[in-house]
Amino acid sequence: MGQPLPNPQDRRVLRTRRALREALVDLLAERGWDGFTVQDICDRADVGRSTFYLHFADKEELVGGSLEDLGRVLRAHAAGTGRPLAFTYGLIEHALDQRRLFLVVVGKESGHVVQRKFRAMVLQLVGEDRAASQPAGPHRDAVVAFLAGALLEFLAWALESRTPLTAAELDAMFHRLAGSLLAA
Amino acid sequence: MGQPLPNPQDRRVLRTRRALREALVDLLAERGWDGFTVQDICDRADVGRSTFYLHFADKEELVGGSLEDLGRVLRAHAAGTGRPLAFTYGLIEHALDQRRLFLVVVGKESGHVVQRKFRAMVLQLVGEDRAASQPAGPHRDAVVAFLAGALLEFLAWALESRTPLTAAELDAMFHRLAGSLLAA
DNA sequence: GGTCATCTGGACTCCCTGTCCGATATTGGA
DNA sequence: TCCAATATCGGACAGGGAGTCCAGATGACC
Repeated sequence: MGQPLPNPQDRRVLRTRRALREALVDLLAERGWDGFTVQDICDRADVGRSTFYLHFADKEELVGGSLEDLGRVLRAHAAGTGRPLAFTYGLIEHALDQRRLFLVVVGKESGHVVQRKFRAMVLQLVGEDRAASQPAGPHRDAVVAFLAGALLEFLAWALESRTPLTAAELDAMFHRLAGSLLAA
Repeated sequence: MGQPLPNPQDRRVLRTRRALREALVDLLAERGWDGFTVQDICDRADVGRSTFYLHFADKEELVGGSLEDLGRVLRAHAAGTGRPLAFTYGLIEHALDQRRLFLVVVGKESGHVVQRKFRAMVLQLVGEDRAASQPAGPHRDAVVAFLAGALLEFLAWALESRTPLTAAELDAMFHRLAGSLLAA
């Protein structure tokens, strides 16, 4: 950890880090975050396990760079279009492209047990509600997902911001935001 | 595992299970899912570790019941109001009540590294977009959370349903759903 | 070609998991 | 009340992954 990090110019270092990154992404897509060990990464990357710890403290630290890259790409691609949420197109395209990988990140199986179960419950509750007001079909499923996700993140915002609003006010606010989707 | 489960009528069994459940919820709120071990649960519950495995296979299996209870409560409370997404009020109220616990489940720190970073990135991107179109303030933050959550779950739906829609069609669909929020 | 940094692989400690056992304590029924 | 059944206890065990360390081989860079 506190040791002098390897020189990021050296070919060996570049080679090692790239191999590890690639192995990580592969294993992530194949087995999910909990499905592999540091040893597995090293085996696939053909890198000694002690070498791994020369560069990264954990599996976690290894993930870092890739997502930041993606963010930059999306921003660049969407720049200057003037369209609201222009980045979504690139994101969706990329996700469809790397389906397995993205399923690990946003899919039903992603996250810890508690999150998974809670999320499933909210999806279920929203689903039951929409089932009463909309005809079945992919469109309804999309709306359910949209609303459930919005609710989960809205909740997270409320808790994290320590908003002084009451439950009733927050609830009204959420319903106002959901607006037109609830009428149909 | 495959052994005959303890009789769920026996006082000792009830006492043990309740103690374990309570300890789990406490530790969850205090330290998050990864912050404690089976041993920690047993210590707090004053239960032998071998006894734990007499009842549950993992930490995971222990979480089960509580969320199902919550779901039932929310459904019952919302029944018959005829209001769309009526359950949200109870949910929000409960979340504000048990803030620490719910932060573990939906908060920024929740989930695995990959989810956390990806989620943060999407929130960031949506935030940058809204910053250009809406005045700062809690309302904008709420809208950002709402849209980011909706996008994440919409993405999950698209990937999991294996929809035949193209990226362009999905993107258009998302923008249509987001509708009025993008105009303001 | 020499020097220096990196990689290697093996060994080691630490901690958590999940299983099993014999001894003890508590239960619910006779 | 007493007994047989059944839970609990706590300690021991094997298995495995994490993270650290070192001495020696290898390869980079000048």
